[in-house]
Amino acid sequence: MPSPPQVYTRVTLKDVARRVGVSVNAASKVLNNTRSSGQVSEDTRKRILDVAKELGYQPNSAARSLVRRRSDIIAMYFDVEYLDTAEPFTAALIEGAERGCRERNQSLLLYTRGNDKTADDTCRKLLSGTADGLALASWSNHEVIERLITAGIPVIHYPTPHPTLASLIIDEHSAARQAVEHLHSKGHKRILYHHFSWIDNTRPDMYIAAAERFGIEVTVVRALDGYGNLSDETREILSRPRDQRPTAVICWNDEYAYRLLDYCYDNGVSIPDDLAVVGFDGAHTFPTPRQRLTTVAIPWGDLAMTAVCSLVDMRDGKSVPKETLLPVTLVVGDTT
Amino acid sequence: MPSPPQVYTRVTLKDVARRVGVSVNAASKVLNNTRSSGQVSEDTRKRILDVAKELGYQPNSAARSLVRRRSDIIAMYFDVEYLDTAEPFTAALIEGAERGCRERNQSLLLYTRGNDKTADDTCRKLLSGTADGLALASWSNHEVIERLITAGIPVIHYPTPHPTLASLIIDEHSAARQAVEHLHSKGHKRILYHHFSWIDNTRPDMYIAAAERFGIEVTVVRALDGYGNLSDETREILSRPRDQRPTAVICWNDEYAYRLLDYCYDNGVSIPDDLAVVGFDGAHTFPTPRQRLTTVAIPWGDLAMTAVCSLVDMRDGKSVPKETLLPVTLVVGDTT
DNA sequence: GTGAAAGCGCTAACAA
DNA sequence: TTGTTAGCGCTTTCAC
Repeated sequence: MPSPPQVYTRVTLKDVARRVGVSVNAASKVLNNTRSSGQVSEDTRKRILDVAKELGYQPNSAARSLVRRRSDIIAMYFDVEYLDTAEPFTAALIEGAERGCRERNQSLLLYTRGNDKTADDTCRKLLSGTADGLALASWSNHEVIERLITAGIPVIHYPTPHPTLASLIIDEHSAARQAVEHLHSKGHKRILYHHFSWIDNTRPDMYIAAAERFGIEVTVVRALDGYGNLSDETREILSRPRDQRPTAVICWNDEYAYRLLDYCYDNGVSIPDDLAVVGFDGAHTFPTPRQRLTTVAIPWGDLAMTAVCSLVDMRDGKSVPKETLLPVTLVVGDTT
Repeated sequence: MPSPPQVYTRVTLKDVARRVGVSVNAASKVLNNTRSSGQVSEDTRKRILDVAKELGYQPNSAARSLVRRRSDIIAMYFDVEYLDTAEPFTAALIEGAERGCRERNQSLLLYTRGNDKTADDTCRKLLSGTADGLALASWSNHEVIERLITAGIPVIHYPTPHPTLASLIIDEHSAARQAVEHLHSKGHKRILYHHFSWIDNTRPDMYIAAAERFGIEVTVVRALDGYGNLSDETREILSRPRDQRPTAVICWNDEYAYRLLDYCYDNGVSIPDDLAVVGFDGAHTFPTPRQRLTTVAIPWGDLAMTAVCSLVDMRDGKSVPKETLLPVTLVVGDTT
């Protein structure tokens, strides 16, 4: 230990008890409002409460965690090197997790992988019993997860299913259906779906399947990168005569959609007349764009909140569903 | 307690010690790498380490906190009802706090006031010893603060000075100077400063003082609200002939500046030719706007990081400066 | 070099 | 109705 911890005296239960003239556990019972607190006379009960208040007694959380074997802390783990709160996804998760913790009277702890080199390093943080449960965003099947399960720590996994863990899943089929149905209602017959290789490769099929019901034709192109640069193929498709080209584009995320809007603006493509654009995410925007994007809003915040609540339930021995499907909502803006 | 905590066995120090055939504290010494670990023979030392690894031993953080009287947790408190991570200021603070915690090997706890009715409720969360220190965003002089000080908990206050607490302060004078100097270098002679009543009322004077040096005239108008609606007075000022009206506007924050840009766009005011616009904040934007705003970037993230580091130092008995002035940087975009 | 013992502040059996 | 006791898992002092 490099230096001695700062010396400060906090009021302990013993102080309260001594002052009142009762035993420590009488004070404990009263202040915890346990079922056995009825075993204390109304008079001493009141005196204990008064003195505790007067002295500003606050139970020591470490001592309490130690004996109760729970900390009332829920951790949210981000498998990244640093927390990028500018990323709307991340920001929304934090907001929701905090909401859940607040409602369930828990504290929220934030972890990132940081520069841990091994899964071992990561587990170290997570296995110390600091938190009662762990909300874990993951697309891959982490080695870490197995070890946490072994340790019996409640873990919730999202936004994709996990073979054994309780998972929260985005209803992507519904997202596809809603987007396509909306475009159908606007009279579109040909849709271009902009896919991105990082994400779930089953998505294009969802759109194709959803479109089939309406006799809509879906062309799938792949985004070159996450920055909205258009491939030559895409440019060619979009430059075809109107009766041969897709009249609507669905993008794999909002960011890409916004880039596409810029491209269209620069190239004299009028939105939504020449081309309708639909995003995916419902990310918060700043500043407010001139055209509000039509998009499928994913409730990332609610997802995190649900995660926290489920974790608390798991800790408390309640059962939670293996899979929870989170509903998505189409938000109609100015681009369709 | 509504239901018994989930039963799971974690490997304790005792388990390790027994397995190796040494006492608990031999194991403790070795695994903590304390100065007295030299007192353990190299052989047993190695065996302890091996067994600990084999069993997947992780020290129990509650027990450790209890005896070491520190948790290695730093709390960041937001005096709001709920965490609005869509607010760039909030998001940046969280990012920076996480960064600080990661670098100093601490965990980050997030608190909001929530629906606490009294300062008492709030203190309850903060005084339990869960966290070793508290980073506290506050513009007013909280009752809560006094009580935390009394309890000896390290507290850092920002972004305004506090009479007794260590505070982190934004160098607003420098912000004013940089903005004005930049506009001066672009040849502007008359500046309109858009003030907002919620914030520090000394700001207009900073701009006036900064402008004086260059013989620049500053007109101060007040924003009607936080949403960028322009007052009649402002409209009138902006519609004067060019040689009589301000050719540049400095806004009290970025959001307002972006609204102003929209207003100008709608009214055929060309930016930056007809009017130069400067913001204040350097908030992250999504999506990327067509015109990047010239603005004074406030290092909110760094501020939070500094706060965390200072808190750790305070806890460890190191002294920290009473006031730290955080530098700001002018970011030149397309609007000047 | 190693271990025994005390105790951090609290809760929950069990006695009285 | 109240108090006594025994830990929770760990660190640290001190004696061997």
